[in-house]
Parts: sequence; C-alpha cells; structure tokens
Amino acid sequence: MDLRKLRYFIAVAEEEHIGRAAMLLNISQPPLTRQIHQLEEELGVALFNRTPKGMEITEAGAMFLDEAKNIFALVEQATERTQRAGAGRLGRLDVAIFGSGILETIPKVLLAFRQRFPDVKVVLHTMDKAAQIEALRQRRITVGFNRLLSPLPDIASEVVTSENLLLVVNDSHPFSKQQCVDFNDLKAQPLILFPNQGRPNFIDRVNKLCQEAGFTPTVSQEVNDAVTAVALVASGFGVCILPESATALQLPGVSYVPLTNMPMDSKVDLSCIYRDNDKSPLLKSFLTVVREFKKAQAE
Amino acid sequence: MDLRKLRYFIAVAEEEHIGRAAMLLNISQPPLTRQIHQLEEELGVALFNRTPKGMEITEAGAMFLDEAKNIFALVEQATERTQRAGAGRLGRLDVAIFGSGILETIPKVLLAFRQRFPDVKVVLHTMDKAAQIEALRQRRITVGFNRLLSPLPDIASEVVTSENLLLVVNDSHPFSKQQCVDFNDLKAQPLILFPNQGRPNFIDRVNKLCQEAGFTPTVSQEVNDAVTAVALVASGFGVCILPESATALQLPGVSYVPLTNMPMDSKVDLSCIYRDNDKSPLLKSFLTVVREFKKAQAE
DNA sequence: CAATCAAAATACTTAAAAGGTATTAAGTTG
DNA sequence: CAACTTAATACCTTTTAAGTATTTTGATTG
Repeated sequence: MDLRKLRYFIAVAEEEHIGRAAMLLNISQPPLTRQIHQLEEELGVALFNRTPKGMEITEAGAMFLDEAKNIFALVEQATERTQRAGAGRLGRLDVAIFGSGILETIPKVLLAFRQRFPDVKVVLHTMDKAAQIEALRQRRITVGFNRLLSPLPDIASEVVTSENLLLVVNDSHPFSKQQCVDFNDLKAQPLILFPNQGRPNFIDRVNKLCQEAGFTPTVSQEVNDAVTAVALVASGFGVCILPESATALQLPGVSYVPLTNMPMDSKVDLSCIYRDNDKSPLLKSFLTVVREFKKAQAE
Repeated sequence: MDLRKLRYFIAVAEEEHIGRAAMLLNISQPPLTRQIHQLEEELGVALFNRTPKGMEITEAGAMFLDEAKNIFALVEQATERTQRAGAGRLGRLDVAIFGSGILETIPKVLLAFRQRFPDVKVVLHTMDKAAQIEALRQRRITVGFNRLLSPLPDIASEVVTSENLLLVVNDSHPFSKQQCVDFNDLKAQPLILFPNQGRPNFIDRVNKLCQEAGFTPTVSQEVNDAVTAVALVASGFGVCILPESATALQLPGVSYVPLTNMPMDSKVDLSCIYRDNDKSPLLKSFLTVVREFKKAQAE
C-alpha cells in the first residue's frame, strides 16, 4: 500500500475514467491502469467494473473511497499538527509553580501565554524549588517558577519580575498608621518568616538584609507559606516581610506598609527556570511570552 | 509523503536508534537515515535530536508519531473493510418489499440474512411491483420482493417460496364450519380482491383460476392491500382468497379455510427480483441466504 | 452485421527513487 | 587521546514507476 496508489485511486473513482484521471494526475494512462490493477490485487478486491464507457466503482470500491479520503485528511492533519508543534504552537507544557506564586505575576503570565498560544495545553504542578529542579531534570516539567535561585550548571533561569519588599502588620500595631517604615525599626519586632525549607529561601534573604543593617531579627515563628504568615499577622503574632505581590492577599485586620532605608538592593526576583540545553519549541514560545510580559511591565 | 516513510519513522521513533530500526526494517542504515531526513525536510520540522546515543524524539516528533500510528490503523481498517465489502459482508443493501409481504416469509428471510451478515445494513423500502422495477433500474434498490412476475430482459428473479391459496371467510358464513371448501363453490360468492393496480396482479390470477374452473367471479369489492381485504371479510363484505402466509394476520371474526379442487396449479410464488447483470457481492450474499432459506423450507 | 469508436490493457523502453556497500564525521568514554 | 558508537555522506545497484507505441475489447452505428 502506498499513498500514491490511494491518490490515484481517488482520482479514478471520481472521474470514473482512467484517461481523464491520468490527465488530472499529470501522468499518462498506462501507468495509472497498472497502479489501479496493483491496488486491486493487493486488496484482493475488484474496486471497479470496467465498462466501455469507463470505470464504474464497485460497492467495495465505494467503501475504499471513503476510507481513502479519510486517510488523506488524516495525513494532512498530521502534517499540519506536526508543523504547529514544531513551531511551539501546539502541544502540552508542564509548568511548576510554588504555593504563594499563584498570587499575582504567574497567573498574568499564564494568561498571556494562553491568549498567544491557545492550542498549547498548560498543566500546572505545585512544587517547591528542590522538587522543581528534580522534575526539570527528569523532564516531568519544562518550566518552573521560583525565587532566590542559586545558579546550577544545567538549569537556566530568566527573571520574570522583581518586587520590593513590604511589611505586613496588624491594624492594631502602631506601624499600620505610618506611611512607611524604616527597615532599621524592625530590630525589636517579632518576625514571622517563611518558608522554612528549600535553601536558599526567603528567610535567608531577610536574615541577610538584617545582618547588612547591623541587627539580628527576632523571629517569632517560622512557617511554610505566605498565606499562613499573613494569617498569623492577622492574629497578632508579629510582623512579616513579603514581596509586594502579596498585597493580592487581603485579610481583615492586616495592612501592607512600604519599607524604607533598606540596607542593600532589596528587591526580590521571581524567575522561571528551565533546562539549559532545552530546545523545545514550546519552551521557546513560553519564554517569548515571559519576555513580552517583562517588556510590558517595564512600561 | 509516503507510507513507507511513516513506517520507517515509527520504527526509528520507537527504537530511538537508526541502526537498530534499520535492522528491524530489514534495510541497511544509510537509506533509513536518508528517508528520515527527507521526511523532516518535507515537514519542515525536526523530528529528532541527534545524540551520540541515538535519536531522541522532539515534541513535534512525538506529535507526528501519534498521528502516524493513527494513519496506519486507518490504512489497516480501510483494507479490512474493503475486503469485507468485497466479500459481501459489509455495506448497505436496499431491499424493496410490498405491503402484505411483511406478514411471514420476508421477515424470516431478512432475519436469517441479518444473522448471517450482521455488518450489512438492510434498508427496507415499501413499494409496489412497478416501483420496484423502476427503482432496480435506477439502482435505488438492489433486491425487491414480489409475486406474479412477468419476465423482463434486464430483471432476474428467484422464487423464494410458493404458497397455497386459502379462503378467508367471516365466522358467520357457513363455509367457516367446513374443513375445506371446493373452489367451484365460490361461483356465487361475493369476492373481495386486491390489489387493483400493478398488472399482472393477484386479481388477474384469481380471475384466471375462475375462468379455468368455468365461472366468472362475483366481485364485491376491489381493494389495495391484504389487511383491508381481511378487514372487509371481518365486516361481512364477502369472502377473499389469499396466500396461506396471510394466516399470520389474525382478526376477530375471520377464519381461514383450505381450498380444494383447484382448476390448475394454484400455488402463488413469492420471488425476489434483481438486476440481471448485477455482480454486487451484497446481492450475492443475499441470494445465498434466500437459497439457504428455500432449502430449509423444503425439509 | 461488419465498421467504427472509445475505452482499458499490454509490451517495451526510459527515468526516478529506493536500497546496498564502503567510508567518513562527530561526539562520548575509558 | 585512542577506541568506540552513532549518524551522515559518497557512490553504485536494483527496483519501481512513468512514458510511448500498440493491441484488445466491447458497445454503437451506418
């Protein structure tokens, strides 16, 4: 069997005339006759009744005509879909996110991606930094979102956005009345920090900032996620430092106050990470969207 | 594009190794390399990443693999279905029946056909003799069932069954008490006859029988179908002559009585008709079942 | 009813494509 | 860096498809 034979067969079946079909196919009549004979022999079925008027299709031939057209449609679809996949416009992209990452930036990026590449199915997986790197290496995911990365030889990264830190305070706290808070004033404040696993983490970052400012933070509680941290702030456990995107998380009794007099560049990056040698067109598409997003943010 | 290329591609994709795939395909490695290159060029998409370990499929390649397998399944199905159609085991058969024909024999034949050829879809069309012949010529139907045929050059026929005639009488009629009725006693009886169109018809047949017996029938009413005729008998309009299969039609107040002393061979044939030169495998299948049915009847 | 016509089939030749052998290039591994 | 594995290339052979010329077949018609 051969697609050529199918093509020829369809032409003959539709023209009901070998000569005319051969003309349409831009070949001469005898090879077409032979191809049809071969096809019939291969199938072991008469596809046409030969009449002095031309070729009259048989029942079996009509059945085969249906199927043949079907096959051609599928071949065309295969070509088209493969080309779209090759251009990173069709397929499945497994993306890892971290718990509090879903608050602001990541959904915006994902939305932009979906709009630009509607035929790529994005599958989200929540996992922490270590799990993301493991999953990237095992090819279970193609991209991960994370903060505070240490460079790795086989993992590349791309900063998506950079955020200032905010202080989260209970409304009963005097700080909540201020326009902003001096970072050095945090010296005596009981701090709620998170997450307590996955080094380097946000805790390490805050510790380092305090060190730079010349004091050691008073840690009231370490927790695992931003939501819990803010909930503890609401309960009066202490204050908490978060990237500004956390303002998406509005709890009663909680205020967000800008920090001033930060000891060093205090911005926190949100990055996406991927295998350094990954040539996946879907990844390329995704990074395109990430860069477009950054450009739009900058304006 | 070519099914050969697809076959080769699937082998390479599954082996992830051109050399091994070539072995499986019983060709040498270089032509396989070339075919894969040609396929990639034709699609304009990289299907594999070449590594020193072998061939690693790309996302687009994985997409194409799916589609390619799909295409092969369809090709196989096309072959199989076409062969079954060629053997008269798959397809659609348009069959014409006449009104009262559905009472006994025809359903039995159709049932036997369905059991033997379950994948042939039988479509029934009710039409009278003239319409059947017209429909056969126009190829709207492949087989028709009918009685009392006049030979035609392009229409062949095959007797399905042959039935004796019965007298249908009202229970109030003296004949209904008899074991049987002498045909000559019908001389004075008001007869209900049918159908009144489509010559030669059952009316002509009964007239001829009477003529042979040396009398002219007293016609009380001509109607168009057996059910109406029996209904009129039930109402006391007169008596009626029917083939024995009509006993399937049981109406209150109506009895069926055998006839004796028929003037000539009085059996009535039920035949199926078809185009004389029709080589349709479905027709062949159908006639096979008809002949089996006759054989079973004869026993 | 033979002549004619139109169609498919066959015989033979030419061209194209697939396959084979030998070899090279590239990239990893001990 | 030498050995090994794998894909790629060069070049030749075989197979298959296509082309030209001709024949066969079966219906139509004068």
